[in-house]
Amino acid sequence: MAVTDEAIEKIKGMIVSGALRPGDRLPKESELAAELGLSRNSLREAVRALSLIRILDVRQGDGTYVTSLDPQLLLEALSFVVDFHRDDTVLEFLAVRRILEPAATAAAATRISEDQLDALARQLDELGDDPSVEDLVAADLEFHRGIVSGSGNSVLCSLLDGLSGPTTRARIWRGLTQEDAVGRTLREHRAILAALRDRDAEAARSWATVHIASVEQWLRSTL
Amino acid sequence: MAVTDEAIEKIKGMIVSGALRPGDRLPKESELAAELGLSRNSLREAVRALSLIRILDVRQGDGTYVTSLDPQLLLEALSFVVDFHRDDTVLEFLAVRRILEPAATAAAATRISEDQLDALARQLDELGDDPSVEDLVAADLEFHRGIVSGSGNSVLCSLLDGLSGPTTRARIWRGLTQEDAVGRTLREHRAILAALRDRDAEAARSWATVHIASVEQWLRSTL
DNA sequence: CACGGCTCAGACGTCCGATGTATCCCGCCA
DNA sequence: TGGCGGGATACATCGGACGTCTGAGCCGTG
Repeated sequence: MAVTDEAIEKIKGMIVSGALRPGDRLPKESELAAELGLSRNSLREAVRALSLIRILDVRQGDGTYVTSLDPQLLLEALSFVVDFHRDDTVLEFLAVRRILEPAATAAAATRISEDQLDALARQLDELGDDPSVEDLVAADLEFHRGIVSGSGNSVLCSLLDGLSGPTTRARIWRGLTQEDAVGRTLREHRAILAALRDRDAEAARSWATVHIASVEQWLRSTL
Repeated sequence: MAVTDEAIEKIKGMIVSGALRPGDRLPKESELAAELGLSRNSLREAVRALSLIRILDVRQGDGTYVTSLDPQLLLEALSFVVDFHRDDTVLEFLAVRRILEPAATAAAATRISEDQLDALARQLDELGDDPSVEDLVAADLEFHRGIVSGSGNSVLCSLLDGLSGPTTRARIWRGLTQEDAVGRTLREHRAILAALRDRDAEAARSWATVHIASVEQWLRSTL
């Protein structure tokens, strides 16, 4: 195994074992390199790789730190990976989302707070009845993010966030300027919100399913 | 933005735009470095980072290639990330698995082939009635992997594979400490298999839920 | 002609040392 | 007391040199 890969494993080991805790500062590059028995250049490759997936946070002029390791942070890397997938696998990603999102919405029905519901309602009102496609897409992302965060599961939240990534969503919506897609989306959002207000998990789940299925159906007919 | 990060973005761009296709070979490091306007050292950091998440495949003495970009391959990086999470988030991962696995099992009920079912049955038979805990856990992973792959969704399959990692340790503890966990697991596996044979999606879904919920319940009472 | 070992050019792996640049922190001065 | 330099520190980047591995073609042998 290459020394760089060894270094990656060793740093990972230090974190997993607890020798390095979230927020901790690593020894400076030259020291750590000596400690792990490799050159600074090779060590930097290891650090750079770990920083791409948000394990480490390097700050020029300051030092290198272990990130918070929050699920949210770490799963951000997922969206980077998702970006590489072409249209032929978008349907599979959407299928996964179709499983997760209704479940998350149902969970939110019993756990989301009134404040969060108010915030969602306010957001929908501010959007108006005839928003631009760009605004709608942004609002759509925000709306679902808000609901899923109400499920209280940060892993689920980050996962869905990654799956619904900007690329996928943008690509889908770009062509979806079709007939009444905007109005339909808005109505479905309001229906989901109403179900959450009623604390009706099954209704919320169903509306979420309908919401995603309509996108899926459209996408399937288009590809 | 640092030159290395620029390089990462540029390489990513070349792949996403289709200028580089899966399996393609990149220009040699010195050439690519010159092309992107940075030093070979810095370029190597970018390449190393992309290779950690399985976007690129570097072969010493040969060259650097774009991987197949299969969802399975790319989501392998997920398990690397998941490894960093401590026990306090295991429950959240398990909750996500509890959503996905029953859905995947239900989907498999209608799509899995007879050959795949035979393979699963054979695997269960080979395990015997009183396996070691390690064997059981390995077989458990394999069993679920086999079923999920029967769902026909490779993204779902890889995702569950990644998520199952952290709960593996939990399963080992359980097997070691809980009375009859081995027998119970075996019985549940056979029940799931029977439901799949019957092409009974709802029964399969329910058994999968029961199967995971029992682990979750035990884990919750222990932590 | 087919096969296998050998040689060699090419490409990645690793290291060194030097210089640039951003941050932090402390002491100086008003 | 508070704002302002100016090191000291640590990461950023570079260029070059040398080691190591791989793939492919050459060449002798059966």
